[in-house]
Amino acid sequence: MKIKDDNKINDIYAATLKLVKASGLAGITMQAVAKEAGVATGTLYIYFQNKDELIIRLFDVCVKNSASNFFKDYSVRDPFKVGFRTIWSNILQHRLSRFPESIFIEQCFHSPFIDEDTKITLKKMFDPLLELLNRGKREHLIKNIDTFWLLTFMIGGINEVAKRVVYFNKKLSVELMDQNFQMCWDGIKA
Amino acid sequence: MKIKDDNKINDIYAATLKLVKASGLAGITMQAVAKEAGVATGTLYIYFQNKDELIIRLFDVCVKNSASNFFKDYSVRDPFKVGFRTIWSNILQHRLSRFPESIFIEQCFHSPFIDEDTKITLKKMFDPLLELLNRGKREHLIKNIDTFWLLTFMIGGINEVAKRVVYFNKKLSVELMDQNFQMCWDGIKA
DNA sequence: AATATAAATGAATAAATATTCATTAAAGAA
DNA sequence: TTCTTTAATGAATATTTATTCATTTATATT
Repeated sequence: MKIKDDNKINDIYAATLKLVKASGLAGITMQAVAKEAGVATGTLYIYFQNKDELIIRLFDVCVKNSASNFFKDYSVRDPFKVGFRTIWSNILQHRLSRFPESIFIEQCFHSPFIDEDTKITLKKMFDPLLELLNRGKREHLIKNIDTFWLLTFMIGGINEVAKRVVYFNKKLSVELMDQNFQMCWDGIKA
Repeated sequence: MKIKDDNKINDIYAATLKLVKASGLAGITMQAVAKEAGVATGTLYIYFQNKDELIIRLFDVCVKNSASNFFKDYSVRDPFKVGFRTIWSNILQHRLSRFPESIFIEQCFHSPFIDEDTKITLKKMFDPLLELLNRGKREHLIKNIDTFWLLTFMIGGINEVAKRVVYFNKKLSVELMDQNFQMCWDGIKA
């Protein structure tokens, strides 16, 4: 009996991400995905019910992927600034090394594919970071601003750096990482 | 002789932006745009050669629109911080009041519609701000970091605030505006 | 090696979408 | 008012894209 090849699913995901990065969710066709993944179009329908399911399941994979990377090497017992820097670096590294996934998530956000419930799931991903920021406020280390906006400020900077590194082909040296972190830290610190 | 109605073009643009905000560039069809704009599908082809031209010309309108708003009430003779705050506010206000345009520009960036030259044009839009930041460095008011990354930091924060105001239905009070500006300023100041 | 089972194929079909065009409506000129 | 010109219409057509399915291929089991 021939068995489904789990690797094939990854090939399909990779092909989809590559195409979305190149020409957006709007430009994706099942034929193009199949060709890029090196399979027949019919094969896509063995692994996925239809185009929607492909997009939605890939979205799910990308989100779970992010979640597992963001809090790597982070412990709630770290001193505040250490934990904060760890998470800041993790998110930036993740956005850079998996840029197409980030773009895909962003594009899905404004597409007919993702529903409101899924958006809430995405938001929950940042809960441990919100917790850390709350702690930073309790310890009077950072500004007394609604945690939601502290998070917004932090994430905004990171996202834009990642985008511009990729779009404008910039190299991000250790020094530049430090400078960027410094700006973020000076922005939130009390 | 019947004459073309310039207002009709604006109706078509408005319809397109509304649909892109609702379901992304991927979800747009000419029929949907026509219906939303209250015209027949054939009418779209009187004003635009085809779908591509509609998207590209709308993109152009949005970009020009941004450019004219960003530097409103700004003079190079303003003291640095005054000028900086003016532009910061203008960009945020513009992103908020014309959110669909911002989303449209962002989505176009990752689509088959926009070419590299156009992306460069978009980047040029920020030149006066880059100039101002350079001046801030010369006056030792802000950090001595590559101007490109100072700009990135500033824009990232603004964009994320605008997105989250809209996505999560937040109200941005004057106090919150001030707090957000303070974070940005503390981040870049020397 | 023969058989059975499910994956894989890709041309064929269905469905969605872009575009055209014969016709009608409007508005300025004669 | 009539004529002329162009906008506007929307059903018809062309094109693109999603999906199906009869057939082939691969592999585990006997």
